[in-house]
Amino acid sequence: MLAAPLIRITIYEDNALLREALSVLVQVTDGYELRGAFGDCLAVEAQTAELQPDVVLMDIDLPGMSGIEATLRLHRQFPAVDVLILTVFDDDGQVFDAIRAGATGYLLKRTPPGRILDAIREVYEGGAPMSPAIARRVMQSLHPTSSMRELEQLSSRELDVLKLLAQGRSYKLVAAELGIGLETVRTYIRRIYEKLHVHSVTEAIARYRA
Amino acid sequence: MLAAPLIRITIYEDNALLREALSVLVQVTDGYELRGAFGDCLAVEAQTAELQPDVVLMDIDLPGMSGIEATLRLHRQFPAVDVLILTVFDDDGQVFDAIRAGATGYLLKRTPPGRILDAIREVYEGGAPMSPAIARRVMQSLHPTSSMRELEQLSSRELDVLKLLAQGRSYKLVAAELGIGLETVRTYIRRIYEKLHVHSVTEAIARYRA
DNA sequence: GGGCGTGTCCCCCTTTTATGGGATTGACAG
DNA sequence: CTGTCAATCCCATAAAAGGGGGACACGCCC
Repeated sequence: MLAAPLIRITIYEDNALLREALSVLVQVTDGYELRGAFGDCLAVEAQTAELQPDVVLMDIDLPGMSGIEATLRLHRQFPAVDVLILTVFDDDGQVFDAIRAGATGYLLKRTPPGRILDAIREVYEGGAPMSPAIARRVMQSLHPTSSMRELEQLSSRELDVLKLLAQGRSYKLVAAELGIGLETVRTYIRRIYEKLHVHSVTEAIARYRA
Repeated sequence: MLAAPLIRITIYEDNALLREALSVLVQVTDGYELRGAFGDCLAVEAQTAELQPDVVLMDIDLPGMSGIEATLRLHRQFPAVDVLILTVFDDDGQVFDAIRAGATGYLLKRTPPGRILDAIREVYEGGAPMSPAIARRVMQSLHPTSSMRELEQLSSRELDVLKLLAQGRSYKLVAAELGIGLETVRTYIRRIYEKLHVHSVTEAIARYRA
């Protein structure tokens, strides 16, 4: 940390006051360099190409183009640039949309300034800082849900079948791949439906991948 | 943070020196209470029932039963108890197995003592602390793969349909939920199949959730 | 203004699934 | 040794999904 490299930053935040506050924060702190701060992300690609930031601080609710859309474009065109979302939204939809769009970190706006600076450095150094509540959601999204427990009732052969179905195979293909008859596959599927209380392949798969 | 409640902790760590160090750390710090520290997790369920910890600090490589297995049991039987993994392993297998087993946080052993205490409190307060490298992996595991790119050819309405199908809905239900006719749903589905080069709902879903 | 994509709807026919009813074998538990 | 369960196969019928063909209106782009 002694010879911490300079981290180049751009900011996208439509609230002028907050944008100014963030800009000043970054400007007055050693180890950080503000390359630009904007009220919308309509020209995010050109600006990124020109300003060459290491880390982009991105709000979500921006006029014209959402920060999520901007993140998606950025992540496509400049995979080496890390996007750190800074927003008031903490609902699952926004959070996971942003992550899927390629965000590297996700902070809520109530994050104290010092923590924001830490997070920028953490992103730069290969981390993925998240506000605690966000981290918990992300973690939970990887936990198998209680409905997964029902899967434990399935026999190993039934699981084989379900697994292949979940990969998009038809009954015929499942039968071929497992080396059993089509009727046998049907039988397993009926038992799977009974055990999982569903009535179609798609429902069963939805349970399987819940 | 002024009137921070006491957090009750149990520790599972086979290295006696480290176990002692962690025990002392927790014991001498205000706001934390050590309820027990053990070299294996064979009796984790009984110990948890008796000692009533809020947070369990769990190593992975333990004699007799792995910390991941213990986490699984703990998470099943005491869903209110949070497990914080503290280990040297940072390979994907261990990390995701632990998370799927129900771990709430995942720290690498090189984490400084102060950060460990912070992490325990963060877990207790609803967060999910992870070492930066772990957070990045978790984040990346949620990023869509390149095969997802085909999905961008779909119109928004087509995506609506696919999304509902992926949740296990039948054509009828999709039509009902979107307030459109069954025939319209069929048309969308045919177009989806063309664009994704598939021939069944299950295949389309497999692509969708690749 | 003519194409192209999208959103909406319709008909007909074939294939696949869903659901009901069976059957046999072998393993394992009580 | 009797019951249960997993694993395998079979038949029949009804419902759903797949695949082909259209149709029409709207908006956008060149």
